[in-house]
Amino acid sequence: VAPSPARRASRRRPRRLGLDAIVDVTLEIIDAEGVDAVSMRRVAAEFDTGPASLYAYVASKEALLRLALDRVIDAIPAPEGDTWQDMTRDFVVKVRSAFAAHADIARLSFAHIPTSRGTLENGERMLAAMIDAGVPPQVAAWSLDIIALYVGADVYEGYLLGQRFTDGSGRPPEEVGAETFVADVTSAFSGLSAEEFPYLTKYAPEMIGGSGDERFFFGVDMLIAGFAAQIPKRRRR
Amino acid sequence: VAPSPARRASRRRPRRLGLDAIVDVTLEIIDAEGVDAVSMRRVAAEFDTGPASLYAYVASKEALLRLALDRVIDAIPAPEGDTWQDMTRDFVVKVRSAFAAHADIARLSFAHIPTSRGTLENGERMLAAMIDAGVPPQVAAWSLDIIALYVGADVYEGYLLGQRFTDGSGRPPEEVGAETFVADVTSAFSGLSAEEFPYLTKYAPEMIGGSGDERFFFGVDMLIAGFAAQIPKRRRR
DNA sequence: ACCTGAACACCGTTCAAGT
DNA sequence: ACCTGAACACCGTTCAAGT
Repeated sequence: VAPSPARRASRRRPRRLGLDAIVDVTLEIIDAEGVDAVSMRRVAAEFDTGPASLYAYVASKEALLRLALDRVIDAIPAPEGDTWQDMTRDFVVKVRSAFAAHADIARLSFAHIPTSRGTLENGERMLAAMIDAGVPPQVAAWSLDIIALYVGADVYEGYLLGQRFTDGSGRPPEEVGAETFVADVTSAFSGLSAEEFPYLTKYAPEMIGGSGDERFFFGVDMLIAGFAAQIPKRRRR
Repeated sequence: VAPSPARRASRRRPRRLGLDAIVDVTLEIIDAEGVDAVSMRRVAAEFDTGPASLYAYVASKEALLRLALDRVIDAIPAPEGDTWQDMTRDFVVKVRSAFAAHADIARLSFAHIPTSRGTLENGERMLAAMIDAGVPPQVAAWSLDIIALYVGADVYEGYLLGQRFTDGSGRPPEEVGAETFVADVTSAFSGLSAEEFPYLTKYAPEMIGGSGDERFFFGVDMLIAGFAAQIPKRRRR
């Protein structure tokens, strides 16, 4: 017999309560509908219980979301590359795709100081590569911070742009998004007077152009170039 | 006679409904308690009415928050400076303090494409300065994007760190925050083995050191240096 | 057009009571 | 210790009804 359509919870056979399972469910909801779709009631429903049951495992919703983020961050593989520049680019790609695979989870990454083993190992690796290449320690230390901030902000912004321009037609959001975005900004720019805004009107294609990837890697390269310029001249290679 | 302490609304004499007044109240709540403290009910209460009344003026809570952000952005003064580098630094300071004056409003700045007159004028100015100095148009255009992303992320992160480390003792959050942060991260680092994490342990002071301002301007300078390196050699000055 | 009370379908967290 | 139903004090948005 087909299962009753009246069933509301997404999967029957309720799961067994436990911290790992709670984080699993949280991450599933984030992946499917984003961070704002997570509610204690909805997570609890997957275990056929009420929200109060979760408080034996997590102190608050905020703490639960942080656990979900930690799990994503801990799964980021080690950066690789022959130079610190290549390593930075590789790291940035890995962090970015880890975040991007979980909707807007990057929103939770701000002011988050991860202290798990894997993260510390990745940090150690990056720091070593930069310092060994002659990057001053203070520059190297702050660089890691800034890179993390930049990647988080980029992914979060990318998610929002994708969301904003989804039109419910079922077409892939990137496609719809790109079109709508270009149309919007173009019309904003084309309404400008060329006398008052000579540069914005002349360089409208540059303002609008470029995929999210192109813009992202451009920013990464700008930062890397900035860091590299901090290497004392005679050590530079 | 002293006013009854049972009064709940923050100020008596209810205001007159209207879009500007609604945005005023929204911004007041943000300033006092942050974006999450804004609710349609609470805004409406300031007008002695229910939340439904607001929907004659704004389409949704999201739209209302965006209007509040737009007002803040529109009040940013024009960037000044003799070189595009100085102008960028000046602009960045102005944007940063505008955001920082309104709690976590920077959180709303992601994926926000402002199209108000003032913003366009500032954009035109920045673009002109960079292109006139030989920065390739595509670099100049993307730079504005990246700078905006970076400033927004920095202010939002700064707010969160300030919040996290407020202890309710009434002492200024920056002070408490700095102490708690340094204590937290120091203890995380001092627990590490020097064999396994030679760089992180050795350079712990660098990882921890630096005020929010120092870190922020370091990042700005890295970006500016990166942009500058894109100026073709013979045009560079 | 502007304004509203009431209702709908939700929230996070606490707590007394159970095992 | 883990688990729960019920309650508390909230949400954003809609809608029929008023002016």
